[in-house]
Amino acid sequence: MAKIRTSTASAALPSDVESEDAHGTAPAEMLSISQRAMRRNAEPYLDALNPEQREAVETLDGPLLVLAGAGTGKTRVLTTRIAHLLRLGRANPGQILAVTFTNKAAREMKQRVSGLIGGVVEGMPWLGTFHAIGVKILRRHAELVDLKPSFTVLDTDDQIRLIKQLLEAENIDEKRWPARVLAGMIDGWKNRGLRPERVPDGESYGFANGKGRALYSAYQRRLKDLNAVDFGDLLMENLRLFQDHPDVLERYQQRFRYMLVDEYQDTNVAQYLWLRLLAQTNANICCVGDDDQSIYGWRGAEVDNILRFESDFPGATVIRLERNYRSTAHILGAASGLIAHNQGRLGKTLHTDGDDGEKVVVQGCWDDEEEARVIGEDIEQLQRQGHTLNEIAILVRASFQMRAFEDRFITLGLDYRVIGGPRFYERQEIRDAIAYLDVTLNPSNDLKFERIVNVPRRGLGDATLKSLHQLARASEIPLTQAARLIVETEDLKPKPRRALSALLSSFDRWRSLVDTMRHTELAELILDESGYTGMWQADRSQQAEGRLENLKELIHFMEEFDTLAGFMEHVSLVMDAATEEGTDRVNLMTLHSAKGLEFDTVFLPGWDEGLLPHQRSLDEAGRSGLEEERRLAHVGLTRARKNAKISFAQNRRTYGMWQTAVPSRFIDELPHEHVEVAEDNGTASMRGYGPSRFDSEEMFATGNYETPGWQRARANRQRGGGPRHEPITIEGTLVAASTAEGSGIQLGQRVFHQKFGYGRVASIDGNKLTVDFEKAGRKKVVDTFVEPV
DNA sequence: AACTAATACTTTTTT
DNA sequence: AGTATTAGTT
Repeated sequence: MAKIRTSTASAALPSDVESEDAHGTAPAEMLSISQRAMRRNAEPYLDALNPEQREAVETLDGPLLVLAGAGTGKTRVLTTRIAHLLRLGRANPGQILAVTFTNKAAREMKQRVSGLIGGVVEGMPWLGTFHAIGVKILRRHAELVDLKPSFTVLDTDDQIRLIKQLLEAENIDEKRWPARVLAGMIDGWKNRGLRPERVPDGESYGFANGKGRALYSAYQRRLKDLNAVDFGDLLMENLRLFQDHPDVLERYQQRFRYMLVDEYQDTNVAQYLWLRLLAQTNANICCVGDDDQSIYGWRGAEVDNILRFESDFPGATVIRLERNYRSTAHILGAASGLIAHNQGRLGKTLHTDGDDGEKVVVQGCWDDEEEARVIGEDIEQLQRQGHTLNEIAILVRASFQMRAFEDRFITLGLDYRVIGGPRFYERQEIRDAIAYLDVTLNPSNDLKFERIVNVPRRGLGDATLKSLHQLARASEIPLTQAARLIVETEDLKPKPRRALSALLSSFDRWRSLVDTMRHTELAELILDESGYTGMWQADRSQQAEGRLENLKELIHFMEEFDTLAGFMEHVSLVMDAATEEGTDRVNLMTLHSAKGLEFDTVFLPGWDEGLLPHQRSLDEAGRSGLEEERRLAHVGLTRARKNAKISFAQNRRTYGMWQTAVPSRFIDELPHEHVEVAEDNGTASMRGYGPSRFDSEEMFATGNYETPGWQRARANRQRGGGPRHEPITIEGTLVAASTAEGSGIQLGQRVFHQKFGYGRVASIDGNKLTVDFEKAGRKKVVDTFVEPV
């Protein structure tokens, strides 16, 4: 994310997320002055492009595949192409279909297009994610696929709950055949565009001895009963709509005169079929992607889609963008040399006019803790040299690797942020809140109702729910309706009967307010009156506060919408946690979530055999798995602008057992001329002795009180620890020698600890204290490691 | 319904 | 190893 750049050449353009501003050849200089002047008036945005990019923008008719390597300006091409289409009057905004995979990408594209065309054109109704556009089309023609236009979109939780019920009804042992496994299989089938009847026998046998297909059909029937779709259906039902109703398809074919697809290498079969149907007649489809960055094969993405493009779309033009504006020649050389080991690529050679820069550094470490320590030192070094933490990233293969870094950074007092991780929308409290809102609007949403009937506890336990289910199933009515009937009978004991009745009238009351009350106020009211907020307020655990914060943020987020219904429409599809910017922090994330980002310095730890080519990838997908892992490594390297450092650990704990690790084969695949092996000359005394547990002592031992970490620790102490954010998990067992006498610390004393921050002493056992830390929770520590405040 | 004990999990995750 | 869920008990 380029933030600090004063670009003169592209001053008229909005700032790029991928750095694409330094262009070698300006095509404009080859023209006469008058030509240039004329063109400048007509299409000023074209001047910012290199010849290949420009060709990709100006090739408007027929199928076009733009193979855009990392850092070659693909987003710029896409957005400029849209601007160009509009500028030339080839299409109006409503006639352009532009699909992305993420909301972030869609947002960014919208912004950049409106920047290019001066914000004159109001919106692009068909610019969005596959799923968002899928819903939009489906709502308009819901009846044609046996849905009501008000259908709801299930999230994964609902999906699992529904499948659990099905398994129960079929008397299938959920232990042997877990619901999430079936959910995964159904998802996989939908990714491939397979309806139940088309599921291959072999795969159907993969679940509950051949019940796979039948369960899939049953699941689909239940969805229809509930007037609901899952994520996969958004595409599947679109396909059904188009296939069964050619007239509808034709209307969309005519409407979408130009189609653009971002990240084409990530499309799955269903998405491909959808695109192909829409592109059948006019075929002005432009797909942008990079086969070398396909890293979602395990989620159903088909690299084949991009490899087959030319045969799928006869007469296609293919343009390669190989001029990289991001990385130094050494980084590019290393990345290219590595990816060259993959077979079955379309083949691109990235090059740059820029400097050679520094070689890629490779360093071996004793174990993962040393790895974290070394990288921590490197970062402090960079910081001393005036580098910004925001421009430093650590990219790991698997999230468990993050822990060592978090521990180390907390010790050093180094600010960091975790990118990715559990999404806002996936948090329990958010889903609960949404369930309340959803049931208010849509009483027949059984899954959501079930989720919150007894949250907070109202004495409506399993027994009550069971009778409700029985009645609902017998009379084929929604649970809320069954509830209405049952409270009129003597079937329930008085207590649950009253509780249920109260809940129903609450929902009725809230529903009556939907049209009159402001939706944000109503939401607050609902969460309040239902006792939901109160539940968390009464909760004394450390997370409760964060949950309340999240609920506030949810309400805040709602303000962007005009109505509750409008909010609900978007909530399941477009809600991601805001990445807090502004503060200077090291970025920590998985390689997967790093795609599309870039940083000056990138650390790539954990290049161990079995971790970077991940064992499971190898086991499950053989050579293609290996190649995907190699692409992952390639994505990692190409995130770096100036510096990349690869490291591996010789010892790593897997599931609690120490294991010797072997350096990744990818390390030896890097071309020698671009690599430098790190000298083993770190902080002298500590090298080679394995992990040190005594970080504070280590600082004394090295005699260096002036490291940035030490200074920060001091500063932190003064301003009270500094704010910490949610995803940090602080873990650690301090193994310390016992000292004889106590240090005058008393029960309830407020104390400060280097690693855990502030807390209050809960119990004392000799020199061992149990402390309830404000951020880190309850820990056992030795008294010499804390000081009274 | 709330506690403890046992047991099962542990790759990546755009919507 | 460590956590997170679940089963079994009070």
